[in-house]
Amino acid sequence: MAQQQAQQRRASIHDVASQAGVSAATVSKVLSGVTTVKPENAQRVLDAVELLGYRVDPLASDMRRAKRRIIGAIMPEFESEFFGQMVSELEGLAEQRGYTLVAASSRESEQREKEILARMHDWRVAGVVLAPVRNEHGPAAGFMKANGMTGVLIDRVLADDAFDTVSADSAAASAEVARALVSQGHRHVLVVGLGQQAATVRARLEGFRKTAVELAPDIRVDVVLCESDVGPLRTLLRDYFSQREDGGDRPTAVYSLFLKGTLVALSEFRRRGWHCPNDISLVGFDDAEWMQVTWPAIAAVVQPVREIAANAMEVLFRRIGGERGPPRARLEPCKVFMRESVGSPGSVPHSGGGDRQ
Amino acid sequence: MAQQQAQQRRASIHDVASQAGVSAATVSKVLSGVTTVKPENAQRVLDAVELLGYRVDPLASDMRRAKRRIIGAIMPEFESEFFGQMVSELEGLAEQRGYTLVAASSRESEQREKEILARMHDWRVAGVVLAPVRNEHGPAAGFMKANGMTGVLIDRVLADDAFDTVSADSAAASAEVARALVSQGHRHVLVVGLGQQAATVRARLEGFRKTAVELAPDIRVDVVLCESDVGPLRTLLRDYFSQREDGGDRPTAVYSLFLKGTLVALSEFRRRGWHCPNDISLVGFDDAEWMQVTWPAIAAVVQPVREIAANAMEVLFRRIGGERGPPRARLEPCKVFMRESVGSPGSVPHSGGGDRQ
DNA sequence: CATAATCGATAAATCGATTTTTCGCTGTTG
DNA sequence: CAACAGCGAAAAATCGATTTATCGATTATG
Repeated sequence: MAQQQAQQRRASIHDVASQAGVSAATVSKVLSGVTTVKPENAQRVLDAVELLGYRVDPLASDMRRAKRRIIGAIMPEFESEFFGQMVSELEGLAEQRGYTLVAASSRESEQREKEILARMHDWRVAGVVLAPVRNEHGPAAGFMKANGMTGVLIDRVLADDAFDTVSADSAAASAEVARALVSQGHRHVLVVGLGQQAATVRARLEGFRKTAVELAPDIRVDVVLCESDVGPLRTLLRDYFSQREDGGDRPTAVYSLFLKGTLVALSEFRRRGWHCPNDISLVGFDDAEWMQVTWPAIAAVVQPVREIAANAMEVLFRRIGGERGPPRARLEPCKVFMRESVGSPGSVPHSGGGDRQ
Repeated sequence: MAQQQAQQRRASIHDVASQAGVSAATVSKVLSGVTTVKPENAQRVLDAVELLGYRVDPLASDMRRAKRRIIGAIMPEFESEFFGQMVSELEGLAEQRGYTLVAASSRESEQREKEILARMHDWRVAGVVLAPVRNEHGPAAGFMKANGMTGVLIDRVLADDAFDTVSADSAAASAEVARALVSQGHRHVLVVGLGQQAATVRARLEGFRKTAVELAPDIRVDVVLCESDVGPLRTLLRDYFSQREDGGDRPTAVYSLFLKGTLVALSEFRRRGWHCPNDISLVGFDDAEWMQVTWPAIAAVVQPVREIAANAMEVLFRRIGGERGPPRARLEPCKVFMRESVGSPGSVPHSGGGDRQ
C-alpha cells in the first residue's frame, strides 16, 4: 500500500531513485517503459514507487516540451445546458487522450475572451477550443493566429481561413423548421435573433427564409434583431407586438434563433396572456431539458453537442499532431423536435386575454 | 508594440535578460518589484519585455513553490444552471486573487470524483472546492484529509470535522416552503428526494416536516425517495400516484427537494393531464431561469450561488494562507419564490383528465 | 591608507521531471 | 591479448522561472 505522510512534501522522482538505489534517469525510464533496464532494477523501482506512493508531477513533466498536455476551452458562458454539456464532453475527450481540459468563461465579452486566450498562451497549452462570443472574425481568433496557436472554433462560426471550425448546421435545421411551419399553414412568422453573431444568425435566418419562400411564396417573414445584448430584446418584442395589437396583422408563429430569445418570447406571451399553440406557435433554436415537461412542451432545434465536441477534438488533435492543410469547416446536422408549442394557425381563434389567476 | 514571430518559441526570461544586457535574476527582480535595481537597468528590462512581448510562464514560475497558484473545482455536473453559475463565480473569484481555476465534472460518480482529486493532487493545487456527489463522508473527502490537501466542501454537505463547509440553508428554506403550503391550506404533501445525499435531504425533509407539523398537526407528509439514481424516480412517482388514483387520497401539493425531481414531477403531471395549481401544487428546491416564463411559473427555492461561492473562496484562501482552527460550517440563506404553480387546494376541484391536444 | 560596509548585479542552486551524453563494464573478435 | 562493440546505468543538460549565495566595485570609516 502507498503510505504517505499527510501534509508533507510529496515524493519526487529522486526520492524514488534513492529508495530504489538507482538514478532518477532510471526511474524515468522504467516508468516510461524503456526496455533497456535490468529487470531486477525495474522491479526495485516499481517497489519504491508503490512504497512511496509516487506519482509523476504532470506539470514538471511538461516543462521540457514545447507545449503542455493541456487543452484550453473558452465558452461564452457556463450557465446554459448547451455549453455545460459541451465542457463536459470536451473534458472527457481530452482526458481520453491524456490531456487536461482547462475551461474558462468569457462571459459574453470579447475583451475577456482575448485576455483568457493570452493567459492560456502563457500556459503554453497544446491547443484551444474556442467558442467565440461573436463570430470567427473577432480579436480572439486574430490573437490565436498572430501567435501561431493551435485551435479550433466552434458554435457561433461558419468557416475561417486560419482555423478549423465545427458547428451545428443551423441553415439546414432552420429549413426544416420552415418546412414544418409552412406545412402547418403558417404564412406570417416572426424570427427573433441576436445581431452580434452576424454569420450564424444570417445562416439561420436565410436558411429559414429561403425554404419558407420556396414552399410558400406569399409567406411574410418579420425579423426582430437585438444588436449586442439580450436585455433590449424584451422591449423590442413588446413594441413589435404592440404595433400589431389592433389589426389582426400579427404573426402566427415565432422562431427564435437562440435560447434566451425563446425565454423572452415565452415571457412576452405570458404578459399578453397568449397560450401556445392556440394563440401563437413557438419554435426555438437550442433545446433544453425542461422544454419536454412544460405544458405545452416547447418545440426546439437540438444541437448535436456530442458530435460537435467529438469532431472539434478530433480535428484539434490532428493539428496538434502536426497535420497540415487548409482549414476545414464542418457542419453537424441538428434534430428538430416539433413539440406541442407548434400548431396550425387557423385551428383555434386567437384569444384576447388569458385566464391567468 | 510587442512583435512576436508566430509559431516560434516564446521569449523566455533569459531572452529578455540578454536583450537588456543584464542577468535573468535582474529581470525577475524588476518584474517582481524589487527596488534594489538601478533605474537605468530597470528601464532597459522593461524595454526588452515590451520589445519581445515577454510574459511570465505561470507554470514555470510555480515550480519552486510547494503549491501552485491553481484552485481545483470538482462539481457533480456542468449541465445545470446551478453548477454552471457556481463554476463561473468561482472562476472569477480565483482570478481576482491571481489564481487559475481548473474545473472538472465528477459526473455524479464518487469513483470519478476521487480520481479527479488524485489528479489535482498531482498538479499540486493550492486548494480544492469540492461539491461532493453524495455528502461530506465520501471517499473523496477522505482522500483530501489523508493527503493533507487544503479544501472546502460545498452544496451537498452540512458539516465536517476536517473541512470547512458552505451550503444553502436548506432546512430554513424548507421551513418557509412548509409555512407557505400550510397557509394556503395544504394538509397532504408529497416530498420527493434523492436518498443518496443523506444529510442534506434529511435536513430539507425535516426542516419541512417540523414546521409543517408545528403549524398543522394534522398534516400528512408522504415521502418518495429514490436511492441512487434519478432514473427510477419516474417509475416510483407513477406508482405512487397510481396507488392513490381512485380514492381522493392523493396529496394536494408536491415539494421536490432537487431539480431533476421537479422535472420528473412535472412530467408525471403532464402524463396524467394535471395542471398546476388547479389539480396539484408544486414547489421545487433549486430555481432555473425557465421557471419564470412557463405557464404556470414554477415556485422554487433559489439557492444563493454567489454567496456560497464567495464564502467558499474566502474560507479556502484563509486556509491556504495558513489559518488554523476547527472547521466551520456555514449556511447561506435561500430565497423562496412562491410562483403560480402553488395555489389553494380547495379553490378548484381536481380535474380528472386534461384537455391536451 | 587600509579595512569595512554597502550597493547592485551576477552566478548558482532549486523545483521535478526528461533526454542526451558519458562512462564503466562485459563479452566478442582480430 | 588488445581493441572494439554493446549494454546498462549514471551524470549532466534542459525547460523557465525564483531565490540565495557570491562577487566586484564604490564609498565610508578607523
